[in-house]
Parts: sequence; structure tokens; C-alpha cells
Amino acid sequence: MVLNQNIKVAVDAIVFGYSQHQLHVLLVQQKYGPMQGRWVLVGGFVHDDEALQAAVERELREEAGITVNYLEQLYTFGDAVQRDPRMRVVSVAYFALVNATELKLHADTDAADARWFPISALPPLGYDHDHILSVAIQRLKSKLSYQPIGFDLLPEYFLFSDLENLYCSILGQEIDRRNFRKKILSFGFLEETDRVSKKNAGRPAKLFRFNKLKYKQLEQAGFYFEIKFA
Amino acid sequence: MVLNQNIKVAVDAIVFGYSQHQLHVLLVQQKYGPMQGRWVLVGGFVHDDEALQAAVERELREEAGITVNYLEQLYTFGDAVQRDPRMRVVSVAYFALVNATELKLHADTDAADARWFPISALPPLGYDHDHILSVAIQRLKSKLSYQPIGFDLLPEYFLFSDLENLYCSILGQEIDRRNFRKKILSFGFLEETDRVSKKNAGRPAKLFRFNKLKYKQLEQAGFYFEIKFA
DNA sequence: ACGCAAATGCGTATTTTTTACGCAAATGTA
DNA sequence: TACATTTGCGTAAAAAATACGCATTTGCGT
Repeated sequence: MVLNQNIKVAVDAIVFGYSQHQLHVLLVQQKYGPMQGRWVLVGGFVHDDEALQAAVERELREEAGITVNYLEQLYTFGDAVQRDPRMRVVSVAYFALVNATELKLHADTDAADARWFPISALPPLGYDHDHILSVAIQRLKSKLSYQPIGFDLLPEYFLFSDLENLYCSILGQEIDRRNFRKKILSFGFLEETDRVSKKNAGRPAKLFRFNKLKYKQLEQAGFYFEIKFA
Repeated sequence: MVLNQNIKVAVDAIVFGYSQHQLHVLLVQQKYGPMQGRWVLVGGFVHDDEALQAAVERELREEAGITVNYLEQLYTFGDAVQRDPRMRVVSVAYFALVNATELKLHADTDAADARWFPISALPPLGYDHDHILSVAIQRLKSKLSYQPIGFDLLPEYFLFSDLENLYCSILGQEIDRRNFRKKILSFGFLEETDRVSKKNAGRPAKLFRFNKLKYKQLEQAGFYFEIKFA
């Protein structure tokens, strides 16, 4: 038996947010250790009596003062990570989405060092976090097309043009506004409300809301969400 | 810093095979420890200097004497696993597929205790391997419909009826034989060869072969594999 | 007040894909 | 030789995706 195994278990969180028509990721500046000063993903070691997901939630609370909208395990990296030269680290990475209205970071204890970066202008990352982030972006792109996670990046009430922009900018693809609207509406999980005018020029647009319960019902009835692009 | 963390890292492999029109999974009988005599997934602790996937491959070789056709990380379980009462274990589970012709187990050292079980007639499993297996089966079903992994469960040269049976039996759904064939052939990654007669009654059927290179080319050109069912 | 640009909301024609079957061809067997 | 069985191909109807046209509703400049 390998009871003298010298591997430590950590968790990391890739937190995505969407604002100003751009995808952002949450990073923290390392305070000490071999990567001092470098920007890295939120993360840390798992406590002995703590579930993996609980560890991620704790780190998000402690290091950035946020609670996320969506959280799922992404992948476990552990072939080369050296968080500390004295030991090997296996890191379980989690994928998280936050509502755009949550993008203001609460300036808590450690949260002072947390910042949102647009993925188009990232600083150099510490450890192998470049790689982890690229896997997460792939996952995000992939999930956008077969699960309704885009709504977790938008405020509760949103415009169709925002949803459309989100898809276009993240997937980097053109899309017909009218067909997109028609398709999404045909799913039947969006609720229509009153309006908003000031936000954009032109004719005021209706605000919509994602009805998660309705989606779950449709899903159970055999419905498959899917957005394809030419 | 949590340098006194007492968590060990293990890997487990869920190996699927397909024979006699049924999905099978590879299990080994535990020789010692708290789960002695119980059937469990192939797995074990990771060596300090060994990549996670390398650990899985080593365990597969040592415990079952097989090399797999397809291997990918499935999920990391670690909230409740107690492989040993003295410590907590985090287990990185891998998902593997083997070609039907590999189903004969080499009776190597430890491999004597390895056996294939049809998923319709499983013994009680040790640890939380019931749960891990159910996650793996979900993943298999899901992947079948958007990635060409069915071919990794079949021999190199196979009949269309075998492919069809594989899909039907694993997904538990009816399917129109003619439309299925038409759709798969339209993808253009199957090579047609000569024939086989003896296998089934009726008119002899052509043998086909999956051209992986061709698939990769199509994929890069923007092609998406997808099999949907009514 | 008027014309114009901008963004929205809805509709319709065309093309493509999916689905539902019909049926001839090729074998083994009684 | 008749028949059951499986295979291979085709075609018509239904459904979905795509490509646009265009009226509507606002703000703004003149």
C-alpha cells in the first residue's frame, strides 16, 4: 500500500462573468509563495473534513467574497502542477458562472486582491492556470450550445439583444437575430414581461426572464436544448 | 497552509465492453482490506511520480492485463469515499472503452480476479462504485450521441446491424434501421469493404470500418457528429 | 413638428433535414 | 423451389433551419 503518498489535493475555480459585451474571468493576485504577485485562479487546499465543492465555495467566499450562480466540476489537473516545490498537487478545477449584477466584488478581507479580467486582455497567469483556463473556455463554449447556461451569465431580466450578444461574442460567430429569437422563444421557457427603453437606442425592447422550473419540466419530458449556428 | 492534509489520491477505471449484444463492465474482486471479497472497479493509489492517466493505465495492466481503446477522465469523487478508515480518499475516475475482441482477459498475475459483468446483472459493488458506475453509464449514453465512440466498442470491421444494435441496446431506444444507416453513411467517415455471410441469417452484409483520420479531418472542417433519436 | 437613424418584433418563402415506409436483392433452409 | 430473414436502396411527406422583408417604436437633430 502507498500510505506514504506525498500528494496534496487542492481546488481551483474558473469563474466567468459577462459585462460590457465581453466575457470576463475572476483572478486573484497571489500574496505569498513561489508565485507571489502573479495572477491566478481562485483556489486553495481542501480541508480534511470538507467536500470538494464545499472547498471551492469557501475559497470563493474567502478570496473574492462572491457566491456563484452555477458551479460544476470541470476537470482534475495533476500531472505537472507544482504549487509548492516540496510536494505534488492535484487540483480539482471547478467551472462557475456569475450573474452580471454580481460583478461588483465585495471588498472583504482577502477580496481586495481579486479582479475581473476580460478574456481578451489577460495578464500572465501563475502555475498551469493558462491551461486550466483554456479548458474552461472550451467547456463554456461547448455548454452554451447544448445547455441553457447563458442565462446564468445575465441578470434575471434581460433583453434578447443581450442574449444574442452573449452568444455571438463568446462563440465568435455571426447569427441571424430574428431566427435566434424565434428559436429560443419556441423552446417555451422564457417569460415575457414589460419593457425597458433607456438601455439602447431605437425601439424599446421587452425584458425576458428564464423560467428554470419550466426548463426542468421540459427537460424531463424529453426536450433537448440546442443552439446551432451556421 | 494546510500541509498536514490527510487525503490520499486514487484513480479508478470504468471499463466498458460490448459483446453478445450487451454492454459489459470490468470489475475486480477485492483481495484484502475492508472490502475484501466485494467486486469493485479497477483502481488504486497514484504514485508520487506518476501522472494520473499513467496510474490508470498501470492499474489496468496490473489488475486486468488489458489495454484500452479509449480513455478519458470522467469525474473526481471525493466527498465520502472511505477506501480505508484511517484516511480520506479522493478518487479520479476514468472512463474507458475496449474493443470487443479485447474482451478475453489475459490471465496475468492479478488478473485472475477480473471479470466482465453485463450491466444488466451486476453484483453489489464496494465503496461508492455503484454511484461512480452510474455516472459513467450516463456519460457513455450522452457521448454516444455526439461523439463517434461507439466504434471503440466494436471490432475494427463491423456490420451495420452491430452498430445499430449497440446504439439501441445502450440507449434503450428504437431506431429505424434504414434511416440510421443513411445518416451514418452520410457523414463519410466509414469505409466499405467486402462482406461477411455466416454471422447472421439472410442476405450477407458488408463489413465497414471507421476511418478515424477521416473523422478528424471532418471535425476540423467544422463537422459535428450527432445521432438523434425520436 | 418632421424626417431620419436605430433597434425591435413579427411574418413568409425557400431550402435542408428528418422521418416514415415500400420494396427488390441475396442468402440459408425446409 | 418456396419461404423466412436480413440487407441495401429509394422516395414521399413532414418538420426544421435559413434567408430575408418590412412595419413599429423610440430618440435625436433640425
